[in-house]
Amino acid sequence: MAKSNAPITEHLAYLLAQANREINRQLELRLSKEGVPVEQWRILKVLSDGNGHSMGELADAVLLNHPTLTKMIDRMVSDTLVYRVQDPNDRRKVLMFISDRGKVLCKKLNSLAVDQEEHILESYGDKSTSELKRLLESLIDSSN
Amino acid sequence: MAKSNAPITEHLAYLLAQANREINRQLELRLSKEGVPVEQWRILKVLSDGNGHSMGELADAVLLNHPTLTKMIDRMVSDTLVYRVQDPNDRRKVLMFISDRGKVLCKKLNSLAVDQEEHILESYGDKSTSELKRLLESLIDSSN
DNA sequence: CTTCAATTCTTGAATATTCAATATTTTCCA
DNA sequence: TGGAAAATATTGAATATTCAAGAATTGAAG
Repeated sequence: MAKSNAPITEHLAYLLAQANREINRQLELRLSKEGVPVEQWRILKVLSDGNGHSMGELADAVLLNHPTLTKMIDRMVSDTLVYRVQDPNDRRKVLMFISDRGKVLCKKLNSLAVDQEEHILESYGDKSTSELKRLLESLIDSSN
Repeated sequence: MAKSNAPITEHLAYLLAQANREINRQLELRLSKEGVPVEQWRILKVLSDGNGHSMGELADAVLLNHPTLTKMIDRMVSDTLVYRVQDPNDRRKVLMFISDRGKVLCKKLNSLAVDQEEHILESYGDKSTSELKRLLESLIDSSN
């Protein structure tokens, strides 16, 4: 039986929040070299497969809700990193595509992100990292 | 060497964000029965040791930055869940304390949170959970 | 002792996020 | 077919968060 008076630091929800915050902060720091928030990097990365992705699909993939995504995409369209195309098969949908400028930026961001992953591998260890990834994936699976 | 064209779903930062989002969503759902956001539960839990905690200390512990915490505490003071006392030893500081009403609420929230942890233990497994916690703690450690 | 830098917390303006409502298109079924 | 219900995206108002500046106190160095 779980103890209700356990300190907050023993709760899984808290540990996840803390780890997420820390890793995200580090990543943010790297990406700020290009002046891009983490969410925009995620968007570019998802779109960089060259296929069109609907807003709903994107929102799921990048962990943002619809209105927030719409407004972020507005900014990225202004910056000509991505562009909208009406889906010809279902005109309720908008398909998002990455622009050439977006691709160039995405490459730079990818290498900044890889820097970070390598930094984690060094200080945290190869084995721990892959084990942690495995456990996180399985936690996410078991939550659906 | 990490691959820069790896899908976003393979990045540790993304897996952490996804897991955190999901677990937090579940916890939020439970706590909403008492109409309390997760951050307020954390605050109450930290203060429930009965000691006075300064705002800076609290902000660290509950993963909020100072201005956000100040405004959240303002609301909680209005709800008479916590109260401020000027630190007699250092009058720059404010010490936060939990009220009796806060303690009662905290107990209810604790049991809702324990419900969730038990639900996770069931679907995810005892072993995986403790192993994941261990790895997260060590990741957090290695990031400081 | 006094003055200047550092610490702690709060405030106000700028920014971002969220909720609810809206517009459009598609799906379904009677 | 016709029309109601569902799906998709956006908008606008309400709310929350953040950044930069400010006020108060302490520490520390000359």
